[in-house]
Amino acid sequence: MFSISIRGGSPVYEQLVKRITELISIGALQKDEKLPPVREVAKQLGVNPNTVQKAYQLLEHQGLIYSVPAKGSYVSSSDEGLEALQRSALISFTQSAKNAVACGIKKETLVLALNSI
Amino acid sequence: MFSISIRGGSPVYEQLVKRITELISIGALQKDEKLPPVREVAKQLGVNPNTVQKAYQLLEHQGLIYSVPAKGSYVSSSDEGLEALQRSALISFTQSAKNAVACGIKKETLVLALNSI
Amino acid sequence: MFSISIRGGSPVYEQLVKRITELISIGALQKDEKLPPVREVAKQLGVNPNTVQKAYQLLEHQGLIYSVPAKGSYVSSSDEGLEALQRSALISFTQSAKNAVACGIKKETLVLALNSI
Amino acid sequence: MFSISIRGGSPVYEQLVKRITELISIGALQKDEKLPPVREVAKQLGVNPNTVQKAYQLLEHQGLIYSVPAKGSYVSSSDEGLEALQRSALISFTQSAKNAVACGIKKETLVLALNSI
DNA sequence: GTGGTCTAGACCACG
DNA sequence: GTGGTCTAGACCACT
Repeated sequence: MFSISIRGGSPVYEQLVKRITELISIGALQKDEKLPPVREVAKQLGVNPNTVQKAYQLLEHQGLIYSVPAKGSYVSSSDEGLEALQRSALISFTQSAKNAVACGIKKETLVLALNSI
Repeated sequence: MFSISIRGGSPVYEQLVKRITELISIGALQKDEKLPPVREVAKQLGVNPNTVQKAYQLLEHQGLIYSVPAKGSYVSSSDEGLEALQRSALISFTQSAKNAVACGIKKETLVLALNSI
Repeated sequence: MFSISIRGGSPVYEQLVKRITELISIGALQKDEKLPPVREVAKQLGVNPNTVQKAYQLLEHQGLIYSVPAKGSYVSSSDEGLEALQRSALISFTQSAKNAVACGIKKETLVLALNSI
Repeated sequence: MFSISIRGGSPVYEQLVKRITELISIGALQKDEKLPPVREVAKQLGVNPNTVQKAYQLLEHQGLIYSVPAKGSYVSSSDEGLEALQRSALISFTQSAKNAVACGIKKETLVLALNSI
């Protein structure tokens, strides 16, 4: 389902948020598609339900998904949330790019690094 | 002096390292220039001297500064430092680039943003 | 028919009650007008008939509508309903007013907002 | 400290958020003033630390307070968060006021209700 | 000692 | 069965 690495430095819930964000942004999870239940994800990942719940609630807060109590969680049909996320991601990207240039790294090097992701 | 945000999520010593690194990279701190004493920085920031000390040690370990016992710390004049500088800048650049891609931003868009800096 | 948002945090039956109450209060549903059958509303909203039934029962209990077994539900022609209507509207008004005050908005500001409706 | 009612219908963490919001908005909690530690509040209220933590994190997310790991939580020095809260509170107030008027309640009655809060 | 994360459960309202 | 809330604890990094 949502593969994560339990010992990955960053908190599990954060990895989940990132992974699901990714799946939504590339269209692997369609609008209004139902997400697997909290408990199921928890069981499959060998993680506590609370941890998954936290991830889902964060995603809902960002507007990427919406939860209907006693029904399930679904991918949000509006693009607002995703666009807001992309805006802030682009800003932080630009800032770190500026910093790299300020350190004397050539833009060409950055483009190369970009392509090798 | 070194303005940092106490409420920055990331540890203070890390912010200090990043900030001083930045100042050196843009030339605000010249080669062989003396850095302010640990205690003074600590007092001005309202932070434990140990925290500042930790930052200075990390910077020395990276070759960005060097310490003369009983005299103070100075910006390194060799080029060792610069490499460490660029390495960390490149890492943070790559990370934010990965994040942007995970949010569904196309690499082409990032290249465009890169060229318009 | 009765447009509601499935993803609205509050229970579906509650939204239904609120919406129908609103329609009656503004005269969109006339006195003694027949309400659509439970099953039909349920089908159109993609909701369980029990949920709609619950809403209708609550409305009947408030005196806003009355049910004729084997015939259907109708908007109440007496004035009992209106009072219930106004009561609930006043309650929700008071609650949001309290909340606004709790957020530090002065009562004078609220009165001003009230007059400019 | 922060008096709440454990059996108050609304979740404990929500009551806490509301109460602290109130204290900040009326100036009972000054800018940059330190909030009592999560564990302490939990002990005094006879509530689990997680519950208090949830409230603090929500407040931080709203920009009303900021948390420094291993140091404590403090009232935010900027007014951004509070202003955003007040904006949305005012909007929901206006909406329910409109609804009440649509139900046939006179504005004078609403003003009276407002003054008796 | 502090905030942040997490586990292993539990109960509730709702559909 | 579902999401939402909560308890009673635990470990970690950091100050």
